[in-house]
Amino acid sequence: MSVKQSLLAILDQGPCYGYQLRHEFDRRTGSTWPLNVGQIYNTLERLERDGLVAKGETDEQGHVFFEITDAGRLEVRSWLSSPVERGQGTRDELAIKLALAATLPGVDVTEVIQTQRRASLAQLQELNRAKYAGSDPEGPQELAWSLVVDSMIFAAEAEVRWLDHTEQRLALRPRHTLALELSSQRPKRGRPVAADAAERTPRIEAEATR
Amino acid sequence: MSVKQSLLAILDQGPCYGYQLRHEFDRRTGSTWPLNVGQIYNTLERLERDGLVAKGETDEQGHVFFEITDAGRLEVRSWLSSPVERGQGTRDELAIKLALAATLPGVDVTEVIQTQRRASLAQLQELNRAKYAGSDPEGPQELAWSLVVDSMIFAAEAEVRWLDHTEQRLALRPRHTLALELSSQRPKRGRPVAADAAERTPRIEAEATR
DNA sequence: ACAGCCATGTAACTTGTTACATGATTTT
DNA sequence: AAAATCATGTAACAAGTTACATGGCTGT
Repeated sequence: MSVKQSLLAILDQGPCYGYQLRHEFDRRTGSTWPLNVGQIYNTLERLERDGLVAKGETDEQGHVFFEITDAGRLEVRSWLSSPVERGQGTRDELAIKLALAATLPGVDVTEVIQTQRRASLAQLQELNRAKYAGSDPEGPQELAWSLVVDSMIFAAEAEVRWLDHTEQRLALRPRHTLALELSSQRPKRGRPVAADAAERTPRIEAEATR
Repeated sequence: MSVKQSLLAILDQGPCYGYQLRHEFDRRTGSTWPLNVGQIYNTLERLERDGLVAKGETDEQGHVFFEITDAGRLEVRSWLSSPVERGQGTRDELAIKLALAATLPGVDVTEVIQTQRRASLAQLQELNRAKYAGSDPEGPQELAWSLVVDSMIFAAEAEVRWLDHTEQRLALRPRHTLALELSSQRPKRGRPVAADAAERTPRIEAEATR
């Protein structure tokens, strides 16, 4: 949801050809997210289809330049002047996973939490190491890179805090107040659902990955 | 990246039919992420294609039951016992946006940051309101719901902190150390790139959405 | 000459997501 | 009888991502 806009924003600075766009994106994001070249051309194709860019002149060397259209400029403006929406439908994989795992009769949620916690802490360490490994951020590239690293650090810290908070909340209540059998309240129409399925199903104790 | 696994995990509790899966997912995630029914059937189709579930018997009432396969059970085990990976290639839309916006000559980054900050704070308020609006979380449904809300709160708080942190860092350095013209270092092959494009391009001052 | 990068493209695939068609059953 | 809900499915699209084919140019 942001490669399109990013390329568009770069094209707003002036016409570019494919490979150049890759280079620009790399520079400006501190080479944090390697962008497959093929994706550039795909995205350009789709942007052209949507009338946001237009295929311009071709170089003597054969470079195919794309330039932004008025509609494209509007899109960039709108992107930059509106916030990134996070809420309502925004799915967080970890939150889904934990909420769901907490209701599965055969699963030890605290194990899941601990596994995640270890991974997040490890990543946090790696991020901090990477942060101070790079020399002082003089150039814009280094700055962009360190901005991104910071954002990941802040997110990882919040994740750990949430995990701890969640573990405590879950610890307060006995297992049976969480576990949900397959819908005991059978649907209006249809046979009674196999409620004993949980009995047949082998209990999964999420393995500690130590 | 998690609807598949979620459905699979539910099916690990026993055979289900489509509509039932929707209901189960809703219950267990506190109805936080409304899941289009059509998506269930799509996902089931794809799971069957991958050999993780199999179409089972059909009801007297016509309910088409799906059951998990051995491969599916393995997948669930592996999902629950391995952490959600966040790093390397994980793209954060906001981080990309800010890193990129910081390098665009015509854009006022602090405006972008402030716009985002306002939105994030507003969402935070809404989340806190929602958190205490719901009655005490007795049932598992309410608990799941509040877990999810908490995760969003923690994430939003981290986001605001990161925004403030970033704004301060950016304020320290003069504009020209950030702004990047279109690659001054022209590519090996090809004509000199329009470096004056930034001059032609109308300056975009990201509009404050007040 | 040969390896390797520059450069453009194409094809395919994954996950998520929505809109729509079609019945059956239940509720009002 | 009409409206709502249950239930299954199909078709299509969006966005991301990878793998591969094809040349030209460059450095050793």
